[in-house]
Amino acid sequence: MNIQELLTQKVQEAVKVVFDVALETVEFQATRKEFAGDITVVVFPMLRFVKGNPQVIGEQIGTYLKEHVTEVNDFNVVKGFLNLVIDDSFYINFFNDIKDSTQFGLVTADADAKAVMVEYSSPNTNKPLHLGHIRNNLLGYSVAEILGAAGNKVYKTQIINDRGIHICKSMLAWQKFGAGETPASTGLKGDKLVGNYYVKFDVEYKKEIAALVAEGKSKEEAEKQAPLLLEAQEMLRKWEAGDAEVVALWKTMNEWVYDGFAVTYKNLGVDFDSYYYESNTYLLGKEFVAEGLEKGVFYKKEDGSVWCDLTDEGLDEKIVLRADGTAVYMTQDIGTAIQRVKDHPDVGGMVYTVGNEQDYHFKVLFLILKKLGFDWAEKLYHLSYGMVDLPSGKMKSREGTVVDADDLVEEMATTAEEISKDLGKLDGFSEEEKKELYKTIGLGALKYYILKVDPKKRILFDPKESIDFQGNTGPFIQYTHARIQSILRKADFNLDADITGVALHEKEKELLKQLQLFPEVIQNAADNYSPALIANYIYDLVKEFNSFYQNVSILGEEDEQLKVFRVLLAKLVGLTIKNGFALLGIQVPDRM
RNA sequence: GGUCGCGUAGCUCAGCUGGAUAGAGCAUCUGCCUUCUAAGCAGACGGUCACAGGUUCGAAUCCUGUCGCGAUCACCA
Repeated sequence: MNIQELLTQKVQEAVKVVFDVALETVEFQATRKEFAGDITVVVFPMLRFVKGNPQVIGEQIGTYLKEHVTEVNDFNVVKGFLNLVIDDSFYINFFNDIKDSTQFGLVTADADAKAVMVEYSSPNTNKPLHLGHIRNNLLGYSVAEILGAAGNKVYKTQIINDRGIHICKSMLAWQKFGAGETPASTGLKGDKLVGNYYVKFDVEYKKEIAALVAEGKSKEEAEKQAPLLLEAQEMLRKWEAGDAEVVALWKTMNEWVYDGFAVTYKNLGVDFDSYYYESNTYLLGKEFVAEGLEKGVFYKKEDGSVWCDLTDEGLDEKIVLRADGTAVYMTQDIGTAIQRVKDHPDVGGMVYTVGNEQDYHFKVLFLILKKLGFDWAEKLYHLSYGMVDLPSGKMKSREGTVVDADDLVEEMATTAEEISKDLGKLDGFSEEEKKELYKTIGLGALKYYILKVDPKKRILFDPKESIDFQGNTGPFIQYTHARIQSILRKADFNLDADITGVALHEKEKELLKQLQLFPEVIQNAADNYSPALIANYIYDLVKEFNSFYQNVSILGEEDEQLKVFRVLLAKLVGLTIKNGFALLGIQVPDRM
């Protein structure tokens, strides 16, 4: 039981005994540094039930607690704030309880628990992943890990947008201008190669438009009549008709892209339990549109298109099937969701990691799925996040103004290498190990930089101003972990001792208080789908530890029991850093 | 125009389920490596929490309005 749970009961008891009033809740906060005490009971909310002066009420409750609760050593009241001094033994008991655990704060899922499916990444197969995808991947992966640590069964998945006119554009450009190039023949990653042809298409297309405009056509006419576009549209028709040649090319080029993506995912350290392809799920969506039509959830307009009326919910009407019977975006997403639950019947909810420009789409999708009567539709969440903008504005693949994911990861590792070399602490590392370490640090910096920010907020990323490695950063936290491991390597004495009568140093007490929050922080992060909460917590813990480290000697302590206690405390902090960072998908090195 | 989100120190961000004098990092300036890794620690400087009302014992936090930025309102995905 943590201190707050314990004190809630005791304060309720005190109020019952002293004032004969049953309190439902008790409000706590950490005691401010300038006052004596560890935890503070806020008296003001009680005034509704207990009449009187908050100062006096605080004194009375404090007196009762001091007399009847062994954990409460002393108290003082400032205005309506009852500051309680908690006995060291409480924190030492807590410490003894968790000192041998490697899973402190993490909850394992019950065997019969409902699963949550977390979708993220969800790329188009016509261009490489960029910085925006990095934010998406890191968020999705991290939220999946956090949900898992909070006791949920989790499936990680993605939806691959592998059909449509945009795919045909890169296929067509490759066919016309590619001269048989392959990833093998060029040495390029498959996604990069295909992405180049997507850009090539746009370049050539614009030339054609310019030529047509020069012939006197209007811009709109030219855009619609350019031969390349007509060819791409023809290609799409062939693909939908199952034309053998087009389908074969589609498969080949998609494989190139998937191979390229696999490398990027590996570099980023994210993974998936399953993959869904729009080309596979849009048909199921159409089936359910038909079913919804029968049930009266949807209705058909004169031209044959099918709609869902959401005006009662304050939204508009939404099309779910075109007049020509073909699927729209919404149709696919309906199909995909249903397919997922068919494949994994234990799924009780889903999280969609998709940018905030699609807030409306998901609002509508969730409503439609509810109307179709799926019980899991109640537990859908759109993990919406802000765009990553460059100083020059939005990233645009077609115009080449993107920060490529692979390049960025590599740059970060290079920066880590430069800094490491300047510091020169890596004697005894093999080249292989050094390379691995630079990557860990570079990725740590990048991931922390992105995840510590509230997902809802836009991120302005200036490639010229490199991501920091000092202060509130990933490497700062990794460094603290490395320092702790260094101490543990040197602590070659027996660490089994049970800690009993040590008098806690202020810094030690602060650390234990901070550690005690970890389980609660994980639950909170899971409830709010927010990796930023984990990042901020670990940062606070690390700040606290560094202060302890600088102020208190660990291995130099003469009292044997105290020395063992401090080593074990450091170990526990190291473990929490490691487990917490794992929830962000960030690794921690033992040396750096 | 309707809807949604955001606006906190020069910069990047915490704090937002209402609580004490609004916190960090970067940048600038001071100190601290003959003791466990200085990617660190200790400190200084820096704020009309966009603005105006309201609710409350108490508002950065909740409500209303205004302004600014962004997104969205396609038989595109």
